[in-house]
Amino acid sequence: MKKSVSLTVGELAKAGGVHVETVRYYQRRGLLATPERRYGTIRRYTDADRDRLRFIRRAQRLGFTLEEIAQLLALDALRDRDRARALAESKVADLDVRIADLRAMRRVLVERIAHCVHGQSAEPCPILDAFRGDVGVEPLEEG
Amino acid sequence: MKKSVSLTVGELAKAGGVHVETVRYYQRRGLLATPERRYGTIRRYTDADRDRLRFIRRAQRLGFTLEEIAQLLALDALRDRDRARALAESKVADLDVRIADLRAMRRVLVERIAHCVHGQSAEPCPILDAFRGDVGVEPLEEG
DNA sequence: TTTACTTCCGTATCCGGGTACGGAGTCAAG
DNA sequence: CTTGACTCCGTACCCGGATACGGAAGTAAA
Repeated sequence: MKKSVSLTVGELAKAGGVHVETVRYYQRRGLLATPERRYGTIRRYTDADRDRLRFIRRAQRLGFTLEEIAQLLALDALRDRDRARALAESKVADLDVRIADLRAMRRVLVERIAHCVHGQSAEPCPILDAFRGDVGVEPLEEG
Repeated sequence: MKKSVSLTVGELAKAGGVHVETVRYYQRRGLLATPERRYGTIRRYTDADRDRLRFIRRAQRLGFTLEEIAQLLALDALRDRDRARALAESKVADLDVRIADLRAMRRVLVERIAHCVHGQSAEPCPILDAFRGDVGVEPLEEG
């Protein structure tokens, strides 16, 4: 059992690895609650707030938007596994698309770099030439 | 030899797969020139403008920012292969980092999805639990 | 010639995810 | 009991990459 500390917004921010302004931003976005001022005029935060903040940061690192994280938190509160899992699965599908896109970009760049010899030349650089013709990176996301 | 047509901004935009406003935006950003109004008050664009616009879109699809594309276009004008190649190489390094990050996210999500069984439960979903504990996706980009 | 579509241009707005600023109030240490 | 750090709160601004709005003027087809 860890003792349940009472944190100021600055301490909370530090514990979550964000700036104070970011905590407030999350409060405005509805991701974190704004506690009542129980003693004096300074708001106090709990371990639960700190955990929630960390949850948000971890989910962000996994590629969820703040909007999606709000959904995840709601599903978590409801203990709704099926929906949470569906959200995670669609995120995996997103990631697959993004990874494939990036790999396609990488392939084209590496291939063109290999065709580019050192030094100035009368002709334009083959790398940049690739951007002129069709080099098969067309589809990607923007339809 | 393809015939060198004279395009209106709308035709240019269509040929480049962008909106008219985007053409103007690129002009404001200095990526495309704003031609003189030679006949009447309507500006006319050439094949070269269309090619340049396509160049921009292709480079964008390869992950370059508009700022970097401005640099690439300048290097292209100078026929400076070495610098162009260096830019492409640093872009490949960027891509490698981004791909590794996304793969790490994907790994964690897939692993957690596998631990999540169907249905409501008294306990919180294991996927979301992963966001509470340390699941080793820590580092990523934001230091 | 009238109608309908463009073009031109400036300015404002959007999105996501924050950061910055500034005055007033509060709290803890010396 | 003052000093200095922190908090509170509102509002404004940042970035990148556009998109939207709106009035006036040009232009093409019937």
